[in-house]
This record gives sequence, structure tokens and C-alpha cells, in this order.
Amino acid sequence: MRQHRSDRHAATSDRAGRATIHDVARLAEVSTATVSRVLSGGKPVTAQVADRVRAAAQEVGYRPNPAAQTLLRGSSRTIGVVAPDLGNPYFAEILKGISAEAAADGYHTLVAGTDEDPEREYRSAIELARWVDGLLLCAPRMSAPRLKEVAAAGRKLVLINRVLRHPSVGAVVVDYHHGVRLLCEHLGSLGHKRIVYLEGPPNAWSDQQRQRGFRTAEAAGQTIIRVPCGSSLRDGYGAVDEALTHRPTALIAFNDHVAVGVLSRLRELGITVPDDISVAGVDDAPMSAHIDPGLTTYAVSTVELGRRAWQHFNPTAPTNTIHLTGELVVRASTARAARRRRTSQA
Amino acid sequence: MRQHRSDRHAATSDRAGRATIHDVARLAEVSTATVSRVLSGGKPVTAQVADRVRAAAQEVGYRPNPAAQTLLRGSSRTIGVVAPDLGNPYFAEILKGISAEAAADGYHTLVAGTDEDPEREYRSAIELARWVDGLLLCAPRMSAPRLKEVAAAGRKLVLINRVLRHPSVGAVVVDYHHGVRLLCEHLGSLGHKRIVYLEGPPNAWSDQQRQRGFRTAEAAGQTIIRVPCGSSLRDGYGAVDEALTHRPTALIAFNDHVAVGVLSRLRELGITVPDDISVAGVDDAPMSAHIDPGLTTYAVSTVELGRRAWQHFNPTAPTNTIHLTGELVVRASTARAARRRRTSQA
DNA sequence: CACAGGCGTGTAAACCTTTTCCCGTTCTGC
DNA sequence: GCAGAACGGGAAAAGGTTTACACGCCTGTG
Repeated sequence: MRQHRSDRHAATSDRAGRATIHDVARLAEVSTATVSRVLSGGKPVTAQVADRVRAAAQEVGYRPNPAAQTLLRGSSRTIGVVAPDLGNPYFAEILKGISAEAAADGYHTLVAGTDEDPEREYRSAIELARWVDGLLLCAPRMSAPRLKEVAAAGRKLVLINRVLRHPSVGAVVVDYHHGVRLLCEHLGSLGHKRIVYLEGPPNAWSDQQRQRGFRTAEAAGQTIIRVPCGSSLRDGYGAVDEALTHRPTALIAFNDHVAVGVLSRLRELGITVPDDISVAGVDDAPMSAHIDPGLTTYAVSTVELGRRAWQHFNPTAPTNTIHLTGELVVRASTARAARRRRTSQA
Repeated sequence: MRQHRSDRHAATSDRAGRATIHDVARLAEVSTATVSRVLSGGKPVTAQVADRVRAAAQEVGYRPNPAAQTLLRGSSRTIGVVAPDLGNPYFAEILKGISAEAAADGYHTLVAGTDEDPEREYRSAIELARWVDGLLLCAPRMSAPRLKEVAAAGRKLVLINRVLRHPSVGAVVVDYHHGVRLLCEHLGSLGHKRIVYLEGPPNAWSDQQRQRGFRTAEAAGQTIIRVPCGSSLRDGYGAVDEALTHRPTALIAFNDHVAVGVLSRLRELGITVPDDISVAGVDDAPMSAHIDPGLTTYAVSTVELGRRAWQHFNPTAPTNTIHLTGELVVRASTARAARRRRTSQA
């Protein structure tokens, strides 16, 4: 592969087979204008002519060329979605939701994964902006100036879990500050004093929001130890050992995906959750209720997130920032802090 | 929402701002042909003129209109991916892989989820076929005639986990027959005699392949009890109670997603895996290694799947069916059958 | 010195659809 | 019976880009 340059020829010869509106017009013995009117429903047309046109269209298997339609109407009826990791169930849920909403309105969805790379994110966004009527960026990591550049390049820009001081850019954000506060209060009420936070990707806006929540918790007297981590399952798995050197009684992961990796590594080490250590996540991924132990987390509906994001694409919608607040979901992964901490290798 | 019809006006007024090749040509005082040659790199151009054109393009922020390019060259440099459930980690992985491969070759990816509905699947496929250079259908449920219709409507069709006797349709399929045989042999060697199979969606090709494997196992003397289920986590969760009425010692789920739901329900019922009952899945989803107990499953690399599928889009590639064979991954969810079965509600 | 060839650039057609404007016919109302 | 309206349908332009063809100039060679 990597030499797809050569398919120009194949494409052209293939295309030769597709019927155009002219073929239909010729067969039905009418003008192309009439064909368009019959099929796209403009002005009224005699029933007899309409039938003839429809029969002709059926016979040659006519389907309007979307490129021509797009060129003419200046809208492709397509939105673009850019996400750091399409394999992450959280983004997969969002993509599922938004594409379903879009499809219900006759819109298509173009996707791009960026592998968490801000540079690729920028390039993908700029590239997609050429094609689509609206662009949805999930948790974008790129700098604010570049984000503004993207906003200028495209039609309509909507952000998920990132805000940008800019007119005409909509956003839907989860109130992670609130979420983290709830988690800290919950753990505090269970007697946890030393809590490790496994940080998300550097410069991620949504990580900064969480950090705000932790500062609030610190101001209230709790001890938060920050350990660099990331956003994937592997990141969580890999960060556990360092986290344990700080001898925490509880552990908050950047998100549920990370938390699953954490639980996996803890199990390997023979450390029992929640008896030896409590673990909490953020996002309430679909599987979080079904793993053992069930994961305590901050839940916000991805369905709602997708719905709200799609609303932003309505041209009459105001371009503001919608704050979504979730709720604490307590499951089996958090419990009262052990009276005496056992050695970390149990 | 649902009244996006009105955005024609907004779109038109927005589009007014975008610079065309004519604007660049006027500013650089050359013809549009020269601009195209400079930017798309065709025939040679004087360095001085090229610089002038590039400067002009930069100044007005020119980006070629993809609809016009598509219309002309008859290729949109886009592929379409249709999957039953974008939220299912298995399909999310495949989407991630194929879109990354496509992006590396400068192609875009259009997606559609079908919510497991064959009717929507057909409509989505036909609709996407108008737009794209190639269509990738993941585990399609539609009938063979309709599949052929889709093949005729589009440029290039590639199937994942489904075969179709038809020239010019490529396919990449996992050898589930082999996988199920391995799982049955594995369980047999552990002394399991009564195995429940939680069936996938009705009419799913990949379920039929699994059934073939089970018939082989039955021919070898094993007892397989079939229980209707589905392909989602909830389906697995919901099918457990009925499955238990058959008093099996082991349980094979349609896929890992289902198996996770099964484990969850078993835990609720106080039934221990693998002591009371063994559980196995199929697909080796990313999380399967990280849950407790680790899931015994049949693993085939989704990366490989995506890579092979993309290869099929190369116009010089033969349109054949590629069989991918995986391997048994034994984890903690399967063990020797209990000597005496406890009551199912233990 | 003249002519051929090559290189750089412009012109215009083609890609396919929608929609505006216009014309011709038929029907209505006075 | 005639004027005007209403309605069905056709011709043509617009939308932005690429590319085949043509043209002019410069250079190198006979």
C-alpha cells in the first residue's frame, strides 16, 4: 500500500458506469430540470411525467452525484469528528451518539483519530474543515491560537471538554471540577487522607479542570499526590507501581479507562481493592458497572453529551458553552480506609 | 433539532467568505490553470511565478474545494465504514485501525452505525456508496441479494466477517469455526461436558461460523446447549439466568463484550468464576486481559484485520477472501470442571 | 539566419446538479 | 369571446477545479 496514487485510472473507468441526470432525462424524454424537480421535489409536475421520470430513474439506477450537489448548494451535509483515540470506549460512545443524531437529520459523519498527537489533531481538523459543514473536536489538545485557526478555516466549530474564548465556537463541557470535588469528599468521608491522582495527558484542558478540583480539596485539608500517567488503559497499568511508592490509601484515575488498567495491575500485585486501597475513575464508561470490583466514578451521560453537541450545529443555536454536571456513582471499588496500611506489596 | 432544513441560508452566507482559485489567480496575476499547477504540482512552473502564487494563496487563505475536486476526478478519496455498533470496543478497534491506515494514504473515513438493524444497515450502505471510493461493511446482517445490490451501487466493496459469492467483493474473515473448536477442546480437556453457547444476533454470518464449530464439537461427543442472546454487554447480562437453567459447567459467549456482561451477572448471583462455572468469549477485546477474572478467549488481531481490509482497497489487489486465524488465549475464567455441580443459585 | 522543438502560460471544456428565468399552453372569469 | 392568470416544462447559468489543447517565445542547431 502507500501507493494509492495510481487509482485515478481505476476510479475513472469505474465511474463511467454511473448514470447521470442526463441519462434519465434522455430516457424519459424530458429536460434535466424536470428530472430534478420530480426527484428533489421542487415545483409541481404532471403525474404522468413524474411517473415516466421515476421509471427511467429506476431503470438506469440513477442516484444523484453528491459532489455535484455539494458543489452547488455549498453544503455537504456532513460533520467531522476528531478524537484523540477512537479505541477509547468513552470517545467511541460519543462518536456513536453524535453520528446517530446526525444520521437522523440526514447528515453524515467523517472521523479522524489523532493518536493523542496535537500536531496530527491540528492537521486532521484543518483538513476535515474543508469538507464538512461543522467540526466536532473531542478534548482537543492543540493550542488556543491553532484552535482559533481551525475555527476560522471551517464552517462551524464545536468543542467537547475544552473551552475557548472565541465568538462562534460552541462547546459542551463536563464539570470535572465538580466531579473531582465529589470524589474527594466521598473518599474523605471514608477516612482517606493520602490520595494519589493519576494525571491525564499533559496540557489537556480536562486534566486542568480536574486539577482545579484537587486544589479545592487540598484547600479543605486533603493530601493529593500527583503522578503523571495518561489517558489509556496501558498508561494506568504502567503508573501503578510509581503511585504505590507514595503509599496512598486511595487512588483517583484520570478516567475509567485508566482505572481499569490500574485495577488490573493491582490485582497482579496481590493488592485487594477496596480492602487495601480504594480506586475511583471519571466518566462512567459502559464497562465500569460490569467489572469486578464495580468502579466508583463520576458519571455524565455520553448520550446527553452527544445530543447537546449536535444541538450546537443547528444554525439558530447560540454559540455558547454548555456545562454538563454529572453525579457520583459509588460502587465497590471504594471503601473505608484501612485502619493500618499494610506493606504496599501485601 | 430535526429541522436542519433551514440551514441552507446560513450555509450559503458562510460559504461566501471562502476564497476560490480565481481569487488566487487574480491576486497573483496568473491564470487559474497556473495556480492549480503550482499547488497540485503538475507541469513545471517558473520559480518566480510559483512563489507569487504561493504567496497569494497564503494571503487569501486558499484551500481547494473538495467537492469540485471530487466532481472532476470522480473520486472523493474517502472510504465508508458501516458497523452494527460503534460503541462495541471490537468495532471501535477496527474503525480505529482502518481509519488510521486510510489517513496515512490521504483518505478520509465516513462512518455509520446501524444499531444492529439490517434495514438501517442496508440504507446506510447504499447512501454511503454514493459518496465513497470504497465501502467497508463490518459483520453485515443484510441478505445476500441486498449485499449484491450494495456491491453494484458502489465502487469497491469489502466485507469483514462475512463472505459473499460474488466477483469484485473482497472480504477479510476470522476463522470462527477454528476458534470455537479450540475453545471446545480446551474446555473438554478440563472435563466440561455440558456447555452453553450464548448465541449471537439471528442470521449473523459470524454466528453461523461459530455454530459450525459447535457442530464439530458435538460430533466429537460434547453437549452444546444453545441459548439465544445477542452481541452486547446487556444481552450477555440478560441471558445468564436462562442459561443457568440448563445447569452447564461452562459457558461460551458470542463475543467478549457479551462475556463481560455474563461475568457481571454471575457475580451478582454469587456464582464464582471459574470455580463454579467456566466462561469464555471470542475476539479478545482490549479489556479482556484486564478484568477479573481474565477472560479466556479466541484472539485475532484487530490491527491485522484493519490492515488487511485496507489492502483490499488497493485497486491492484485481487478481490478475494482472506481468512485470518487466531489463537486460544487461556486466562483465569476457565478451569477444571467442578467434581459435583452446586445448585445453580449456590 | 531560419526553423524546429521545448518550455511556460492561458483558454476553455468537462465534471453533474439545482434553480432561475422564461415561454407556451390551457383554463378562468368577466 | 377575450384578457389575464396559472401552471407545466425547457434552456441555461452557476458552482470550483483540473487538464487537454493551443499559443507564443526562446534557444539550439543545421
